[in-house]
Amino acid sequence: MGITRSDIFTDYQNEMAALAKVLGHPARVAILQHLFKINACVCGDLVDEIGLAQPTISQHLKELKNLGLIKGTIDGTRVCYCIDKENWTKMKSKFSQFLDQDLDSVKECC
Amino acid sequence: MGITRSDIFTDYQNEMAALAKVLGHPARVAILQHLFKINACVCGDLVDEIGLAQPTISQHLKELKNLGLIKGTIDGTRVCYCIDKENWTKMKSKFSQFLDQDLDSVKECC
DNA sequence: TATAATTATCGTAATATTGCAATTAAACGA
DNA sequence: TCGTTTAATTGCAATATTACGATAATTATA
Repeated sequence: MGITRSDIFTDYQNEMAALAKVLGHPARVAILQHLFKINACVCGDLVDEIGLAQPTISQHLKELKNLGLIKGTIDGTRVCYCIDKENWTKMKSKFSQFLDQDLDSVKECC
Repeated sequence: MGITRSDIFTDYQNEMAALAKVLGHPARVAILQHLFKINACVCGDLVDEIGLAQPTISQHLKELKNLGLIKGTIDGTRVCYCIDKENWTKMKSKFSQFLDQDLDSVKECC
Protein backbone atom coordinates (compact mmCIF):
# COMPACT_ATOMS: atom_id res chain seq x y z
CA MET A 1 0.00 0.00 0.00
CA GLY A 2 2.99 2.32 0.17
CA ILE A 3 1.91 3.37 3.64
CA THR A 4 4.19 2.53 6.54
CA ARG A 5 2.36 1.00 9.50
CA SER A 6 4.13 3.17 12.05
CA ASP A 7 1.44 2.42 14.64
CA ILE A 8 2.84 -1.04 15.33
CA PHE A 9 6.38 0.15 16.00
CA THR A 10 7.98 1.83 18.99
CA ASP A 11 8.75 5.54 19.03
CA TYR A 12 12.41 4.68 18.95
CA GLN A 13 12.01 2.54 15.84
CA ASN A 14 9.98 5.21 14.07
CA GLU A 15 12.37 8.01 14.98
CA MET A 16 15.41 5.98 14.01
CA ALA A 17 13.81 5.15 10.66
CA ALA A 18 12.80 8.77 10.03
CA LEU A 19 16.36 9.95 10.63
CA ALA A 20 17.82 7.25 8.41
CA LYS A 21 15.26 7.97 5.72
CA VAL A 22 16.26 11.60 5.39
CA LEU A 23 19.87 10.47 4.83
CA GLY A 24 18.60 7.93 2.33
CA HIS A 25 18.93 10.09 -0.76
CA PRO A 26 22.23 11.00 -2.40
CA ALA A 27 21.16 14.60 -2.96
CA ARG A 28 20.63 15.11 0.73
CA VAL A 29 23.93 13.41 1.52
CA ALA A 30 25.59 15.76 -0.97
CA ILE A 31 23.89 18.82 0.50
CA LEU A 32 25.06 17.94 4.00
CA GLN A 33 28.59 17.24 2.81
CA HIS A 34 28.68 20.60 1.06
CA LEU A 35 27.40 22.42 4.12
CA PHE A 36 30.13 20.85 6.21
CA LYS A 37 32.72 21.93 3.69
CA ILE A 38 31.42 25.45 3.13
CA ASN A 39 29.87 26.11 6.56
CA ALA A 40 26.93 27.94 5.07
CA CYS A 41 25.50 28.52 1.64
CA VAL A 42 22.38 29.54 -0.20
CA CYS A 43 20.01 27.43 -2.25
CA GLY A 44 21.36 28.69 -5.56
CA ASP A 45 24.87 27.53 -4.73
CA LEU A 46 23.54 24.05 -4.12
CA VAL A 47 21.70 24.08 -7.43
CA ASP A 48 25.02 24.79 -9.16
CA GLU A 49 26.96 22.40 -6.99
CA ILE A 50 24.62 19.44 -7.24
CA GLY A 51 22.98 19.80 -10.61
CA LEU A 52 19.33 19.30 -9.81
CA ALA A 53 16.66 21.88 -10.56
CA GLN A 54 15.99 24.63 -8.06
CA PRO A 55 12.59 23.33 -6.92
CA THR A 56 14.09 19.90 -6.34
CA ILE A 57 16.89 21.26 -4.18
CA SER A 58 14.41 23.41 -2.32
CA GLN A 59 12.35 20.32 -1.56
CA HIS A 60 15.34 18.37 -0.25
CA LEU A 61 16.33 21.34 1.90
CA LYS A 62 12.83 21.38 3.34
CA GLU A 63 13.08 17.74 4.37
CA LEU A 64 16.44 18.29 6.00
CA LYS A 65 15.00 21.29 7.82
CA ASN A 66 11.92 19.38 8.95
CA LEU A 67 14.11 16.78 10.64
CA GLY A 68 16.13 19.62 12.16
CA LEU A 69 19.47 18.71 10.61
CA ILE A 70 19.86 22.14 9.01
CA LYS A 71 18.47 25.58 9.59
CA GLY A 72 17.97 28.53 7.30
CA THR A 73 18.04 32.25 7.79
CA ILE A 74 16.54 34.77 5.41
CA ASP A 75 19.19 37.12 4.08
CA GLY A 76 17.66 39.56 1.67
CA THR A 77 16.37 37.67 -1.33
CA ARG A 78 18.43 34.65 -0.36
CA VAL A 79 18.20 32.03 2.35
CA CYS A 80 21.37 30.98 4.09
CA TYR A 81 21.45 27.36 5.15
CA CYS A 82 23.78 25.68 7.61
CA ILE A 83 24.13 22.58 9.77
CA ASP A 84 22.20 22.70 13.02
CA LYS A 85 25.01 21.64 15.31
CA GLU A 86 22.87 20.79 18.31
CA ASN A 87 20.51 18.55 16.38
CA TRP A 88 23.33 16.99 14.40
CA THR A 89 24.88 15.91 17.68
CA LYS A 90 21.58 14.46 18.84
CA MET A 91 21.24 12.52 15.61
CA LYS A 92 24.75 11.21 15.95
CA SER A 93 24.08 9.79 19.37
CA LYS A 94 20.86 8.21 18.18
CA PHE A 95 22.72 6.51 15.34
CA SER A 96 25.53 5.47 17.65
CA GLN A 97 23.10 3.87 20.03
CA PHE A 98 21.70 1.84 17.16
CA LEU A 99 24.89 1.02 15.29
CA ASP A 100 26.91 0.21 18.39
CA GLN A 101 24.67 -2.57 19.58
CA ASP A 102 26.84 -5.26 21.12
CA LEU A 103 28.34 -7.04 18.15
CA ASP A 104 30.80 -9.09 20.16
CA SER A 105 28.12 -11.19 21.78
CA VAL A 106 26.33 -11.78 18.48
CA LYS A 107 26.56 -15.35 17.26
CA GLU A 108 26.10 -15.76 13.55
CA CYS A 109 23.74 -18.57 12.68
CA CYS A 110 25.72 -20.16 9.92
CA MET B 1 9.67 11.44 -11.38
CA GLY B 2 10.24 9.09 -8.49
CA ILE B 3 13.53 8.06 -10.00
CA THR B 4 16.70 9.06 -8.20
CA ARG B 5 19.33 10.62 -10.48
CA SER B 6 22.17 8.57 -9.04
CA ASP B 7 24.32 9.33 -12.10
CA ILE B 8 25.09 12.84 -10.91
CA PHE B 9 26.32 11.78 -7.48
CA THR B 10 29.55 10.24 -6.30
CA ASP B 11 29.81 6.57 -5.45
CA TYR B 12 30.24 7.53 -1.85
CA GLN B 13 27.06 9.57 -1.84
CA ASN B 14 25.09 6.80 -3.51
CA GLU B 15 26.42 4.10 -1.20
CA MET B 16 25.84 6.20 1.89
CA ALA B 17 22.27 6.89 0.78
CA ALA B 18 21.62 3.23 -0.02
CA LEU B 19 22.77 2.18 3.42
CA ALA B 20 20.71 4.85 5.13
CA LYS B 21 17.70 4.01 3.03
CA VAL B 22 17.63 0.40 4.17
CA LEU B 23 17.57 1.61 7.77
CA GLY B 24 14.82 4.04 6.83
CA HIS B 25 11.90 1.81 7.66
CA PRO B 26 10.79 0.95 11.20
CA ALA B 27 10.17 -2.70 10.32
CA ARG B 28 13.79 -3.11 9.26
CA VAL B 29 14.99 -1.30 12.37
CA ALA B 30 12.84 -3.67 14.42
CA ILE B 31 14.15 -6.73 12.60
CA LEU B 32 17.74 -5.72 13.22
CA GLN B 33 17.08 -4.95 16.87
CA HIS B 34 15.47 -8.36 17.30
CA LEU B 35 18.37 -10.12 15.62
CA PHE B 36 20.78 -8.39 17.98
CA LYS B 37 18.71 -9.47 20.94
CA ILE B 38 18.08 -13.05 19.83
CA ASN B 39 21.27 -13.65 17.79
CA ALA B 40 19.41 -15.63 15.13
CA CYS B 41 15.84 -16.34 14.25
CA VAL B 42 13.57 -17.51 11.46
CA CYS B 43 11.13 -15.52 9.38
CA GLY B 44 8.11 -16.86 11.24
CA ASP B 45 9.41 -15.57 14.55
CA LEU B 46 9.71 -12.12 13.07
CA VAL B 47 6.16 -12.29 11.74
CA ASP B 48 4.96 -12.96 15.30
CA GLU B 49 7.33 -10.45 16.85
CA ILE B 50 6.61 -7.56 14.51
CA GLY B 51 3.06 -8.07 13.37
CA LEU B 52 3.30 -7.64 9.63
CA ALA B 53 2.25 -10.31 7.17
CA GLN B 54 4.71 -13.01 6.20
CA PRO B 55 5.30 -11.79 2.64
CA THR B 56 5.99 -8.30 3.96
CA ILE B 57 8.56 -9.52 6.45
CA SER B 58 10.11 -11.69 3.78
CA GLN B 59 10.46 -8.66 1.54
CA HIS B 60 12.12 -6.58 4.25
CA LEU B 61 14.50 -9.45 4.99
CA LYS B 62 15.41 -9.55 1.32
CA GLU B 63 16.35 -5.88 1.31
CA LEU B 64 18.47 -6.28 4.42
CA LYS B 65 20.14 -9.26 2.80
CA ASN B 66 20.74 -7.41 -0.47
CA LEU B 67 22.66 -4.71 1.38
CA GLY B 68 24.56 -7.43 3.24
CA LEU B 69 23.47 -6.47 6.74
CA ILE B 70 22.06 -9.92 7.44
CA LYS B 71 22.55 -13.38 6.06
CA GLY B 72 20.30 -16.42 5.99
CA THR B 73 20.91 -20.13 6.07
CA ILE B 74 18.42 -22.74 5.02
CA ASP B 75 17.58 -25.04 7.88
CA GLY B 76 15.05 -27.62 6.85
CA THR B 77 11.85 -25.84 5.91
CA ARG B 78 13.00 -22.75 7.73
CA VAL B 79 15.56 -20.06 7.03
CA CYS B 80 17.71 -18.88 9.87
CA TYR B 81 18.67 -15.20 9.70
CA CYS B 82 21.37 -13.39 11.60
CA ILE B 83 23.46 -10.22 11.57
CA ASP B 84 26.40 -10.29 9.16
CA LYS B 85 29.04 -9.09 11.58
CA GLU B 86 31.66 -8.21 9.00
CA ASN B 87 29.32 -6.11 6.89
CA TRP B 88 27.74 -4.53 9.93
CA THR B 89 31.18 -3.30 10.95
CA LYS B 90 31.79 -1.95 7.48
CA MET B 91 28.49 -0.11 7.56
CA LYS B 92 29.30 1.33 10.96
CA SER B 93 32.54 2.82 9.76
CA LYS B 94 30.83 4.26 6.70
CA PHE B 95 28.26 5.94 8.92
CA SER B 96 30.91 7.12 11.33
CA GLN B 97 32.85 8.70 8.53
CA PHE B 98 29.76 10.63 7.52
CA LEU B 99 28.36 11.49 10.93
CA ASP B 100 31.70 12.46 12.45
CA GLN B 101 32.48 15.18 9.97
CA ASP B 102 34.23 17.97 11.83
CA LEU B 103 31.47 19.73 13.70
CA ASP B 104 33.77 21.93 15.75
CA SER B 105 34.90 23.96 12.79
CA VAL B 106 31.36 24.42 11.50
CA LYS B 107 30.06 27.96 11.84
CA GLU B 108 26.30 28.25 11.93
CA CYS B 109 25.03 30.96 9.64
CA CYS B 110 22.54 32.55 11.98
C1' DT C 1 3.68 -40.89 -1.52
C1' DA C 2 0.68 -37.48 0.57
C1' DT C 3 0.39 -33.92 3.89
C1' DA C 4 2.15 -30.32 6.70
C1' DA C 5 5.20 -26.53 7.60
C1' DT C 6 7.77 -22.77 6.16
C1' DT C 7 9.47 -19.21 3.15
C1' DA C 8 9.81 -16.96 -1.41
C1' DT C 9 7.57 -15.10 -5.29
C1' DC C 10 3.84 -13.06 -7.99
C1' DG C 11 0.30 -9.89 -8.73
C1' DT C 12 -1.97 -6.00 -7.38
C1' DA C 13 -3.60 -1.84 -4.86
C1' DA C 14 -2.57 2.18 -2.35
C1' DT C 15 0.51 5.60 -1.10
C1' DA C 16 5.08 7.95 -1.24
C1' DT C 17 8.96 9.90 -3.48
C1' DT C 18 11.48 12.23 -6.96
C1' DG C 19 11.94 15.68 -10.33
C1' DC C 20 10.81 19.63 -13.00
C1' DA C 21 8.13 23.51 -15.45
C1' DA C 22 5.42 27.18 -14.24
C1' DT C 23 4.14 30.28 -10.99
C1' DT C 24 4.14 32.91 -6.78
C1' DA C 25 6.23 35.51 -3.03
C1' DA C 26 9.47 38.43 -1.01
C1' DA C 27 13.13 41.64 -0.83
C1' DC C 28 16.50 44.36 -2.99
C1' DG C 29 18.22 48.06 -6.27
C1' DA C 30 17.83 51.43 -10.12
C1' DT D 1 7.60 52.27 -8.44
C1' DC D 2 9.26 48.71 -11.47
C1' DG D 3 12.12 45.31 -12.75
C1' DT D 4 15.49 41.84 -10.93
C1' DT D 5 16.91 38.23 -8.09
C1' DT D 6 16.17 34.42 -5.28
C1' DA D 7 13.64 30.80 -3.04
C1' DA D 8 9.20 28.53 -2.06
C1' DT D 9 5.04 26.56 -3.70
C1' DT D 10 1.94 24.34 -6.93
C1' DG D 11 0.74 20.94 -10.13
C1' DC D 12 1.82 17.10 -12.48
C1' DA D 13 4.11 12.84 -14.44
C1' DA D 14 6.92 8.93 -13.66
C1' DT D 15 8.73 5.70 -10.69
C1' DA D 16 9.37 3.48 -6.07
C1' DT D 17 7.80 1.62 -1.82
C1' DT D 18 4.82 -0.75 1.25
C1' DA D 19 1.59 -4.24 2.27
C1' DC D 20 -0.92 -8.37 1.60
C1' DG D 21 -3.62 -12.38 -0.56
C1' DA D 22 -2.75 -16.12 -3.39
C1' DT D 23 0.35 -19.25 -4.97
C1' DA D 24 4.58 -21.79 -5.71
C1' DA D 25 8.62 -24.11 -4.04
C1' DT D 26 11.07 -26.78 -0.79
C1' DT D 27 11.78 -29.86 2.82
C1' DA D 28 10.37 -32.70 6.63
C1' DT D 29 7.17 -36.06 8.42
C1' DA D 30 3.40 -39.45 8.76
